[in-house]
Amino acid sequence: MKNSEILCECDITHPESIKHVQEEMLEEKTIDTLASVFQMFAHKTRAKILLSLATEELCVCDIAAVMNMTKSAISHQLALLKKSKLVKSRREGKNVYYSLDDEHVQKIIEMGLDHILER
Amino acid sequence: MKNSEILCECDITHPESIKHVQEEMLEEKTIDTLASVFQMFAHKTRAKILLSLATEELCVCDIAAVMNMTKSAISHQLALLKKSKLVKSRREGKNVYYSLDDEHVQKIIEMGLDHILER
DNA sequence: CCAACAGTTGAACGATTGTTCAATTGTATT
DNA sequence: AATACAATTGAACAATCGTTCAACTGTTGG
Repeated sequence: MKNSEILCECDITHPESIKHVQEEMLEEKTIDTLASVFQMFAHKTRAKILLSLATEELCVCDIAAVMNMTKSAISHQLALLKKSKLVKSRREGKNVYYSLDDEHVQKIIEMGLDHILER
Repeated sequence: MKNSEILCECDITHPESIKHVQEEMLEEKTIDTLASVFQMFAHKTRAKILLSLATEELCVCDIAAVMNMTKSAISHQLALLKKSKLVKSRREGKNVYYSLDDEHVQKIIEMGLDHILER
């Protein structure tokens, strides 16, 4: 590798640590997916949707009312949550009901709460 | 509340559900903090920094080398991670060593991995 | 005291993201 | 068939975010 390609612009101080960490590192693709899952929890609107659905199954209209936002805004976010397999939906007549699709969702939120409340 | 203030623009279909969910809902401020913690895991760069530090304590220079990024970029992200109390630092001579500040970090990452790997 | 290097910081730029708006789909009711 | 309402979708705009760049602080060694 040419020196010009190295961006860290520093004398490598602990080559053995760098090697060790790189060996343990997950694949780039896995890290991307991991980050995109956490991104679902990383915005006020989506976090509140997930918290709402942790209480009970709700239709889009109900979620919009709970949050006092437009159905459109909620629907866009639900589509992202569904893409990440965090929520699932079922249609019943004119309504589409959403619920959590994974027991991990609750646990991830609990871990997050533990972190912020524990000090 | 005036009708013009209601953004959801729909006939409320399940008033009892809405009430129930609103009663169970966390405070706005708590949700903001929760979202900001998850935001730390929600970007490739920061996720990779956290994964690196899960292996061992590292100085800024080492992290920059592992990720092939500038020290400046890494330092900015480390400042955010520190603000969220996910990492801590200690100076030793010219180097500043960073490590995870919380056993929750590992568990949160594990939960995220469980979610993406389990299907 | 000065040079060298590790790390930090603020401003700026480009990229990404969230909401709005308007149009559209799907379902039930008359 | 026509109307009404729930929900979805795409485009566009504003806001947020991540990296770069340049200047700076802190520490060590000559």
